Amino acid sequence: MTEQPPPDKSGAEPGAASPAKAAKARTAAETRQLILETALRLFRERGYEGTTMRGIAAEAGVSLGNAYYYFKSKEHLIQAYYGRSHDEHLAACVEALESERDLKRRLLAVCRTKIETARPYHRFAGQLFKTAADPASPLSPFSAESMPVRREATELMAVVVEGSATRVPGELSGELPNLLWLYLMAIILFWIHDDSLGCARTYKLIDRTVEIIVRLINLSSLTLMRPLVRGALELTSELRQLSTPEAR
Amino acid sequence: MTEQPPPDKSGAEPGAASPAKAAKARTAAETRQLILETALRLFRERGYEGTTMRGIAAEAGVSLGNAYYYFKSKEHLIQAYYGRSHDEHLAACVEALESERDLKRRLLAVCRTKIETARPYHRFAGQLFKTAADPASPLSPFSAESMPVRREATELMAVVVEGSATRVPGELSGELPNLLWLYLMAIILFWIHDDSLGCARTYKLIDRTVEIIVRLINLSSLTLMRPLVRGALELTSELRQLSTPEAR
DNA sequence: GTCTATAACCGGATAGAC
DNA sequence: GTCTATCCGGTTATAGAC
Repeated sequence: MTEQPPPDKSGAEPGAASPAKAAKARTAAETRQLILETALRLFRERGYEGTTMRGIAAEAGVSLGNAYYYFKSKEHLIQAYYGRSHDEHLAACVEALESERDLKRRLLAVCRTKIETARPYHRFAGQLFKTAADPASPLSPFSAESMPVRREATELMAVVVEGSATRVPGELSGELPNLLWLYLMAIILFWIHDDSLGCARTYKLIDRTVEIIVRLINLSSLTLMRPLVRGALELTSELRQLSTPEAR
Repeated sequence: MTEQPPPDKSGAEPGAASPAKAAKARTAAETRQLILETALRLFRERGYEGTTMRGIAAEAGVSLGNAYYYFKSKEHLIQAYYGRSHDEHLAACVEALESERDLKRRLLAVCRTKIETARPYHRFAGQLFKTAADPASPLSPFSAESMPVRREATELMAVVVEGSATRVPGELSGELPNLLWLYLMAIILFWIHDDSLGCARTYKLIDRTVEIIVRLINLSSLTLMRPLVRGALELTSELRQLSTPEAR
């Protein structure tokens, strides 16, 4: 969700208790915020690799060590980006979801707004993906640390389906949001590699695949498709059961 | 970390039984090979990040500078891994492809052997993927530099299909190898994240999805499925046309 | 053309003083 | 909470030996 500054020990809400504060003083939350904003700006301007921790610190007017005091590593700055990106996405597609009942158009709106809101970070996202792709990294969308954002995003897909006029067969409806989230991840993966003008290819891909997905959902209640759907659903449940040998 | 004792300068190759060869002599190719083998071994033993260029040089008994003389960067060592990995895969599945006509079993064999041959490098592959995921990286499977390996792998999928007893509808047959290559990439992506015992989940995923894919191929000639297949194929061709604004 | 040795640069990360 | 000093490893540069 929105960036919550974790360590607030002073207990003083901004502007609440102390008007007597010296002009130059900064609360911890403010410093943290300052560093984060600076980092995100530099990421946009220079890309992920082009931005150094030293650069962030210098630009924000704090020391290198101080930056590391608030963010354990360069990667941890990215978690903040995740949260913000999701918030922006949510804000951008909530209107469409309130006014639209057609499943295809709902799904289209959600996918398109995701790409639109992420656009300023296109280059950054490419390099970012580099570290996010490492399964061991807490930044992996599949990691335990990413669970909160992931749950929210999946929940959004549930809203897309449930708020639509389409009736989804019972056996499929439980799994569908997860599958749609996975689909959106795939779209993002494509987008990251998309250097076409205005990301035209990604939009084309979205238009076409949403079409196909909705058609498949409609076909899924057909007897002919039963074994196929059944097989796919069994797979997802089996994969969940074959879970990791030792708990992390 | 323990300090590595300085490289042995005595000149005696350990266990060098070669009669004529001057003890210290080594051809350029041999040195290159030595460095590469050492690197791949250390990658296996310590992972990608856990292996330092200094460590490779020390273990191979050459200087750091020499290692950089043969491999422009740490990443360039990876290209060598790609090539070798594909060769091993080819060798491992050629037998099955010669003796088996059933499409499902052919595809199964190819996917399974891919995972099996890559297994010693599981951890390495995860970290490796980190740099390969960057679209700008020459190591990306979609990059121009990776084209040769990619073409070979796609060609392998063409063999899988063409050597099978299954008749694929003409409009689909041209695109199918590309789609199957993409499918294998997805499997690998899953495998990288798979920490289940013996990668059981990956094998389960392969079994199930190959089943589904083959069933879809068989269904694809049905009139009912026509618009769906047609739509998907139009998409791939459109994506190719909307190519990059400037040639690389 | 092959190779060694060494010093240096750069940037992520940490330690410990204030 | 904030700083300075330092470590560590990828990478580059250089100078010279065979």
